[in-house]
Amino acid sequence: MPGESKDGRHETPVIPAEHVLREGGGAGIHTVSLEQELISRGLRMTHQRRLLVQIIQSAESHLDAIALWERARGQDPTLNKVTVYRTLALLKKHGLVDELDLMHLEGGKHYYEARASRDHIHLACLKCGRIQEFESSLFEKLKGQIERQRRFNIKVVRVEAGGYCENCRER
Amino acid sequence: MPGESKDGRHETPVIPAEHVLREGGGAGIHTVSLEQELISRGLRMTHQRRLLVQIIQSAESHLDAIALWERARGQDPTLNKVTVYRTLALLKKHGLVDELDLMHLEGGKHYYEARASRDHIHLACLKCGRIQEFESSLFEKLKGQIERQRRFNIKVVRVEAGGYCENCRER
DNA sequence: ATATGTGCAAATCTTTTGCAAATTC
DNA sequence: GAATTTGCAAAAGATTTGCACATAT
Repeated sequence: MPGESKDGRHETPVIPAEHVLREGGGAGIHTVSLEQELISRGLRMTHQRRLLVQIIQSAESHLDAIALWERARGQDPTLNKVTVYRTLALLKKHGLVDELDLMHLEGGKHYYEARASRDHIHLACLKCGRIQEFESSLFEKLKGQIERQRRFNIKVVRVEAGGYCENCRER
Repeated sequence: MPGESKDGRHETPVIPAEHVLREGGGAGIHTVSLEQELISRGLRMTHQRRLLVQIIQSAESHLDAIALWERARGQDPTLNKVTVYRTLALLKKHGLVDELDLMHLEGGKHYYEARASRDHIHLACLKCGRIQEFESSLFEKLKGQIERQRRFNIKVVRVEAGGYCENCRER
């Protein structure tokens, strides 16, 4: 089977996560800034929060807590890892970021992205690690169907598909 | 906001995971047994593997590694936790189980279920912890759309929605 | 002034690994 | 008998917590 090693795990993707572009989605699709969203919710705005939300919002790839911390430390070396986790928890609680697994391509960590105006699906290539984003009106219809048929009030949805991308699939 | 506490996390669901039924899906929808699937793939069938896959397949709720271990120990007290993780990795590698987060209702662990004949969506209530399963032809269409439009060969899909179920939503 | 945010160190929780002994084909 | 699986102990990785101090409104 392509893209898998014999130890029971998927092959480590050759593209480091730092370089996985948010193709088909990504930065710049937000109407309001996370900073404004936080303030409008009556939450305190600190130097460090401002820094963190700006990094999340402008990131061209999906960052995990540690990657976010490393970037933030570049600007403010006193910023502690714990503050990153606490800020992410706050943003998650207020629905301002979405938490992703990206098929756990490299361990059990989570990735974060600013919530976009429209939900989208993440496609993770099990071979090269490339992450694509995909929007679809079918997806919107599906959510509507769930809300109606189950009378379920959806607050957050996560769709992730693992497989082989255009370049990595067998010909 | 309902179902949330002030510390930035969702309220701990009142229904323990052990009792979250796999409504709308669950045991008994598999044509072949995991055991047969393993054998037909030329993999060794041991006492402990047989025990573990039988528990997974007949579970009426979504089990995490430790919950699975606890059940298995009831039958074979020598079975080690590590064996559970190794067996789950094997089953995952062969696409025989799906790994779920269930919106991390209670921590960062993963839940497992035998792969069903048809993909389904998991709905996790952020208030009471109830997990529902949902099948839809729209979902099948959506997968088809992804495969065609992106030329992406889907191996595994995970759809999870967090929100408020029929009983917990505001009236 | 008071509630809230932060750093530090340590704890916790989940999962993985190395290696020798046991088991399966 | 050779290859694979398992137990045990330990490590590793990710995230959370307690508490004293600092900061924002």
